[in-house]
Amino acid sequence: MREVRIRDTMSGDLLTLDSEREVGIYACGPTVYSRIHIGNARPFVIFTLLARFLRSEGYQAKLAINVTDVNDKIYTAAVERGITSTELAGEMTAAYFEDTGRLGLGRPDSEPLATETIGPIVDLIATLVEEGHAYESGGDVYFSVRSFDGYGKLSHRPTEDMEQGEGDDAGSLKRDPLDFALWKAKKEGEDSSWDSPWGPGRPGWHIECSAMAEAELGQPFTIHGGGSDLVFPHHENEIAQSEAARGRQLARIWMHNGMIETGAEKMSKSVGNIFQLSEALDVYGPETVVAYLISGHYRQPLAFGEGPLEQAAAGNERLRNFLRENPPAGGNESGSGQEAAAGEEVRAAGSRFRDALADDFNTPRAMREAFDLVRAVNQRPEDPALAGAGTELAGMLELVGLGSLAAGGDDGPDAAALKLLEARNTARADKDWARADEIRDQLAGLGWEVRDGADGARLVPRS
RNA sequence: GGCGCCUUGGCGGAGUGGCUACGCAGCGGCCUGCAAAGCCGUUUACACCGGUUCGACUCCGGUAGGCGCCUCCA
Repeated sequence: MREVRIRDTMSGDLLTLDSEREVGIYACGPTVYSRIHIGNARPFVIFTLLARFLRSEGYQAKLAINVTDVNDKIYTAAVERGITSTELAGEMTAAYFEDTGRLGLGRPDSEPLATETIGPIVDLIATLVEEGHAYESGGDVYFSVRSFDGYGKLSHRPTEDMEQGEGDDAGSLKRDPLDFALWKAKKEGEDSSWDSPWGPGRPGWHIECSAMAEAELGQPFTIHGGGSDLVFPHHENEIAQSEAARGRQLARIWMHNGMIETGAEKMSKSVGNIFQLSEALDVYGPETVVAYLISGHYRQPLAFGEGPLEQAAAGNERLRNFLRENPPAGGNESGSGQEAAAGEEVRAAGSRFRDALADDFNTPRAMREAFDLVRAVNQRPEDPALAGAGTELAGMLELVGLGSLAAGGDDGPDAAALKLLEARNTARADKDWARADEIRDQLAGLGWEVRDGADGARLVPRS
């Protein structure tokens, strides 16, 4: 078990995970008012893979990624669509599951919905009211920011500087412009609501995550994550609510991923530069999308565009080519058993790969090890120190969600293709190059690329 | 204005006080009937100006440019 360290947003330090206990990870998922874009996919991929890596190291990881399915934006979007907010949220939640499912990374351990956590939400708000951290006003309930000393400790903002923020309509119901809503009374035109001690209404934006995180992972838990755009106010408010209510820490480590940018701008609906995850998957496929998302360190911004995606695809192709020539031993059949023991260089590469992930989940540095191993084996295929590279590489890639690159081509060549290949071999033996090239073109038309090697020609699916 | 952060070669993107990141693309070569795959080589990389240091892309200060957030109902 490696010592795993994660950069904590609050302290700025690298903090070490406690190997003695369950590592609870809560990542803020999407608000389902539209299909998610590629930027929304980043935290899903990062936290899913982090949990996977931790398990492989022997940690007891539990990952929860919520769905916020009640929110102002959902009401607005539903009206535009002419359907109920419940219908819209249901539809978009299903789309979210489908889109992220296509990434091929499995599901988080739990994926709570806000609308299914109303009980705990109401209880949490009630506790805050009882403790004097919140107050009812005209059917709304607000959190009293000044009642919580630690406010601002995550985003490092002094509360004095926030007082400017007035000018919102609900301000009249607040005692202090800094306060934020925990519960909102049902308004005209809203088509869903829940009963509460303060009358019918719905949760505010931040409280649902406090309630769901506690319900799923207890409090405190280890890692709370999400996009860096959630640091303030969302996560700051979560801390205020949860810690004021329970009198103990919400999460030990705050882990935030950087934004995906197009032309140096954050991808967001208001800017009109969104690229939906489903579109990216349609065009490039899951392996390319995953490879792209891990191509930069999770905390840094990541440039989006055709170039980066195509580069990710090309890199994958190099790995796939290697794995075709050096198939992993594992599996069942054939197995050729020649890869029993991994050579020392191979083991070292695998170790460095995992070290990189353990060091603040540095996926690009990890991939360097994968590519270095590939080159070394291509240089010195017979070196015993490099034995078992295919198996080791497949294991590495599995950790970062690219295990499918090792899956041998779906189906082998069919009879027709094999017959053509044979014909080409004959033509080549006769040095009838024109005929051989003609057949090669025919094979290309069938989706096969011919690669002549020392041990004969081979067919590889065209990419 | 406030808080946080960024600026690396054609592109993406790591990293370190002195040693090739890596990937993609380009160019040259090897291999090959040709091609593909692969291998080798290659194009003055670290925004700018000072400072610290034997030595800075890496530390400190400043300048320029850029990004995120600044309380939901943009």
